[in-house]
Amino acid sequence: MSDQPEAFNLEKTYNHHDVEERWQSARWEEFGLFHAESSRVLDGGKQPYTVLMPPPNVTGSLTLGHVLNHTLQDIFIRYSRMTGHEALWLPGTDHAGIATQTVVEKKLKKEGVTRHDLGRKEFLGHVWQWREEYGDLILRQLRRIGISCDWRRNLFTMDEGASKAVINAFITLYRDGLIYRGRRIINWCPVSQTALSDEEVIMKPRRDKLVYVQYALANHPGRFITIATVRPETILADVAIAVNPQDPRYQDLVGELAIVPVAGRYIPVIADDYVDIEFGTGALKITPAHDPNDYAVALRHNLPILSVVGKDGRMTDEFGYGGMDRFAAREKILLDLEELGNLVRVEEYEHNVGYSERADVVVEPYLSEQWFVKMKPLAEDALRVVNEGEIHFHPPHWINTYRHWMENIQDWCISRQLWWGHRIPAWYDPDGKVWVASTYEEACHLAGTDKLVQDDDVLDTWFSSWLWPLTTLGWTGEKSENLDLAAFYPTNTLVTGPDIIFFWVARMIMAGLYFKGDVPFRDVYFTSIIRDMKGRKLSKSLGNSPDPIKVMDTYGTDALRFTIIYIAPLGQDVLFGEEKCELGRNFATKIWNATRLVFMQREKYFIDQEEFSAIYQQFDPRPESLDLASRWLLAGYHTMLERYHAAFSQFRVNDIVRLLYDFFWGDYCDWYLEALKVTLSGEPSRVEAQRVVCLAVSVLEGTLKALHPVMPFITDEIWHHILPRSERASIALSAIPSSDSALSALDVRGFILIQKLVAEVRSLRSLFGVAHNIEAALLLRPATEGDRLVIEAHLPFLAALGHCKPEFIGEGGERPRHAAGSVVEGNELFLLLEGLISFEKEQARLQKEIGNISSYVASLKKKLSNAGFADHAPKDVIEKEEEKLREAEGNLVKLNSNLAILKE
RNA sequence: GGACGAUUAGCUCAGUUGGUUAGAGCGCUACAUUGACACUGUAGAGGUCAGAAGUUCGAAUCUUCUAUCGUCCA
Repeated sequence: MSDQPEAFNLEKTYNHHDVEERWQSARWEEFGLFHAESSRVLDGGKQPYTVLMPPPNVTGSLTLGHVLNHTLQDIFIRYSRMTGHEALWLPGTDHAGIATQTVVEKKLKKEGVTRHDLGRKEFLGHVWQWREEYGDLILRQLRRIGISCDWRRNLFTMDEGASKAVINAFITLYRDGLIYRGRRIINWCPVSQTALSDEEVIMKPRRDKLVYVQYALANHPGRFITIATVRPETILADVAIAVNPQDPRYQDLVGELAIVPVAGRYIPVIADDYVDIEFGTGALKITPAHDPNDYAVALRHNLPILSVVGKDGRMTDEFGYGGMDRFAAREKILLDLEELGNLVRVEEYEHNVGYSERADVVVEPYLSEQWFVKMKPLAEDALRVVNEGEIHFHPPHWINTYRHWMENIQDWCISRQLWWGHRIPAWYDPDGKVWVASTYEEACHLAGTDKLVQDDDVLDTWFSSWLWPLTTLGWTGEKSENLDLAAFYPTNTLVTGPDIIFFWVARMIMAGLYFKGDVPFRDVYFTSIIRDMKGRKLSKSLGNSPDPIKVMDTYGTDALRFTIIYIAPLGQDVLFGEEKCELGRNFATKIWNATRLVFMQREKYFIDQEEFSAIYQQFDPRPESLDLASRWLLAGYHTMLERYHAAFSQFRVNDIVRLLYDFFWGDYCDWYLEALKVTLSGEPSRVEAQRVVCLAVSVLEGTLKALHPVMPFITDEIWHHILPRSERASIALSAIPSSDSALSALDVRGFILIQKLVAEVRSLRSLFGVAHNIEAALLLRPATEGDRLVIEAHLPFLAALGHCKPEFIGEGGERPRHAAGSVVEGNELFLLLEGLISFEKEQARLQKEIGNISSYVASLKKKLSNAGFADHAPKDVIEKEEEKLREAEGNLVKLNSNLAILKE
């Protein structure tokens, strides 16, 4: 990197390491570029724009999913900052109860210590210490992406303010009757040894054995009733056999007693509508402690509840299985049943089984006392605001999923048998009565005794996450209010994965409405899921998960950001391969090199930076003062800007990068810079030359600004080379140009004709294999006087880009015989190829071309002569088709006469 | 089983209210290395838009059905 950042031109080659090192987040942060202030909203009248970072797990490290998600957020926040908003991006991390506790327990295990050896307090000391050491890794890695958060506001879900908010939220809900403690069958993870919510259970298909077992009937020796089960080990806890009251097969058996195999207990045969006549034998064993549906049946029929599986997934029965793992017991009881003669048959059976999301083991339905949030009352409003469009989803089809969940919502089990997390603010007095309060002292006061014991459990991590839109803005409790909340709540755009729509998005909407009386955000942008090139999910175990840091080292951060947005369409999975980043890297290089060309011209026509600055800052690109190529560029630039801003307003992020890429590479580099070279080599006046250079720089600068939200590093670097700027200045605080419809609508058809002529000449040259060192003569016969003027003005351009010597055919001139001829919008052109041209080849080519156009003409004629078309099609469409036909027919006539001359 | 989404060139994808002889990037082929760029330029090959039926003057685009894949919920 040069010692002088204000050098008049750039280094010869682009080095992303240097540039990204120079403009890293740390520097932007040091200058406080991304700080947002409530005063500028409340007193300064600026529009706020707030983005909530989905707090990454403190145990996490950077994945491509994070890169995509945070790049999107950064794009939204930088765009809004550069379009006049007070942009606030709130960062933070999540304490991730189970994951973090597991990580620390594993670490301790290597030292031969369990958390129980240490005790709760000392163990939590270790967790905090771990967090201090490693908990910010993910944030440091995120900074590497260049994200523009207000880091002063960084929040951890276990911080004091956030914790206070969690406790107060719990108390409020409890006092409003929306939190209760209840004995229920919940999902139990035998590995983590904690309750889980329904959402943390993943249903996976599994092949099991469907076991048919016959139970002897106590009062009918020799008669049996046969049930089918996939969990024969729970037979030991059976309390009834249920049949459907409509089932004729079993009507006479209702009220009889059956004998539980192995256990030898007598249980009743009962009738209940819940039983599916079609499934198995139509008779169902009822095991209330191990199945939520059976539990409901037991309550209805006043049956006892027996349990034979413990917290660790091992049997607790007294029939010889005690201490065995539930799956081992399942195998053993099969043998025992067979020996006892109770086993009827065994079928292969594929069904869905719930697995713990974290530990990936089969969850155990477990009867226990847990805390729940009553969800139905909260769901009503949360459903309404989405139905009524107060919150928009992008893409909108996620509404269906959201709606379905809200309409079938179940109460949320929020207690976790862990140590790491927010401890439930509930105390029990000696009578077992519960007292909910924010502190022990307050609980004692309420209870009238100090003999209180606090609930051992902590809250589900998501119970703090659902308050995130509030806690990040300093909310701590029911009535708390502050300037940040007043200025920045509701937030604007939430970017997150659809996999946490229930865990997080839905619950945040509930909490926002309940605690603050308003939605937490206006728009939710659901990101793509990143997969490998074979369409498989990225996972560490598959080894198909590229390390983003390595990718950034190899290709550059800007390249990765650009590429991942370019290939990630809204609402669809994206197949990522590291080498795709070549796209972004090549684009960055192209920008760099194009800038160098422009700066070289600048050095040529301006004495120094000072002269350039003075003139450039006064430069006004009025179209009437510019040549056709420049007007064409301006029109294309403003068309791009129009679409660019429209794409932002519609969250079409994918379009944004495509627009910028196509404009910059296709229009600016491929055509305008080529035109610029031709113009400047034509010995223009100094003033003229300065004007075209200023235009080139001005469009470059505007494009860089528009690109900055996507590629922050290279754009800031080049921006500092356009004019001498303070090192504290940043393109990030400049304004993205708006589009001007007067400019996008400029008539630039003339330049498009020139482009087409160039393309045709190049094509003919290539077709006839004209060597590159040959400048063939080109004869032109314009279609109209207007076209003649345009072509005449651009003969040098045609010569340079077409690598030919163009001139007009004289009055009454004929088609030259040794030439390849073609027609472009009625303009005839002949490339003189004496000695090179094969008459046969040219004839064949013309014939083929005539064939193509003839069939095209025929199809247009057919369309236009169709009465239905004439009657129904709008006028402008008909006119367009007629124009196409006129042009095609004109070309056809000319091509035919060309062919005729060749044949003479 | 239910809901939603996808299916366009060898690969990855654009194609916004139906009016294109269907586009891009990568890959492929040919040519070109004396001034921005080989992380390049120029030209070219390559698709009956998953299949069927329908609506319409006109369908990649709308409707229905079928097939395959994916996601979520049972």
